[in-house]
Amino acid sequence: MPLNTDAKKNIIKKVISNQDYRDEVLVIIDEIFLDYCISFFKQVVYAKIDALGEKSDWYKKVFLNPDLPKEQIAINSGLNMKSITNAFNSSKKEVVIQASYDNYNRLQKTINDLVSNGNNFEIKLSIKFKDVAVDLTVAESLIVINTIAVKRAEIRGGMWSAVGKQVEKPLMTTLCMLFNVPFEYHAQDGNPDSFREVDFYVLSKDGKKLRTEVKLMGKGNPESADAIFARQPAIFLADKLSDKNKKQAEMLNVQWIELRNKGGYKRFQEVLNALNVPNSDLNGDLNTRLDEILKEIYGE
DNA sequence: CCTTCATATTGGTTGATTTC
DNA sequence: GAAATCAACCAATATGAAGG
Repeated sequence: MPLNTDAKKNIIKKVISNQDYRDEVLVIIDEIFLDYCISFFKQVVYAKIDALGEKSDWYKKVFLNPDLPKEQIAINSGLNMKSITNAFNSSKKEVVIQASYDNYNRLQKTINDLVSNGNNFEIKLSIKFKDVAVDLTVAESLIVINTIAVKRAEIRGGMWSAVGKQVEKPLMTTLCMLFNVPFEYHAQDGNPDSFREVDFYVLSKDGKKLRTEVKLMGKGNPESADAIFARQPAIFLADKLSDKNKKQAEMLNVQWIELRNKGGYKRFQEVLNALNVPNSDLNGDLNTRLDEILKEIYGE
């Protein structure tokens, strides 16, 4: 969830300079996921060792332990929180625990059916950590594999969400500074509450507040674009836009900017001129200026 | 007929606020 | 505080139209 400043800097730089920013995010997702895998498997080793000789289901006992945070219980059972809240209209811990237990039992049954079907299939994880090692049964292996798959979905969804939220405003600020829009014309403080849902706004010389919406989305996601147009922004800036998006924008008299495209960031200046926002040409080399501006925004 | 491309749908979050 | 709500952030997958 917290994105470090280096990542934010790199992402903004890439988005503006017509490079794809997604690799920056994928690296982070991979790191988090692999770290998680290691610590999870470590716990699996000890959980199974501790339960040696016991008849009980060690996975259930340890990983669906009601004392764990509800988010972890859900994941360990193979469920994401959103599915639970959508299904039960609640995210109360007791609800989550119930849903998780049900799901775990269902999953276990599915796996047992699969395994006992005798389809000449076997997969067994063998985990070693320091001086201890355990072998998982086929069913245990599949449970564990399912869990990390569900966990990865959580990490992925969370990371993309965090990136979008944390980058949109500094991205616009950077763009404004690039074309020397005076600070008073793009300061974001003092927004009335009714502007809260707007990503950003710039001021025109005649005092108009120009609503600006930012999206790093890829193509598709029409509902996302619809939500934008419903708010009637003056400017719609995105990483990638479909033809339909552009046509719709033109029809509604919304200035669009597609950064991941020829023209790219330069179109922002044309839009500023068209909307009567004070600005001047970018001074010097783009990459150099980006570094300077980002340092100004984020510090070293 | 089969692939390719664009759009539609679904499902994973965050983060600010409010409610209990 | 924990839980709920709601708008917002995205990717991944399904679907259907267009092209060869």
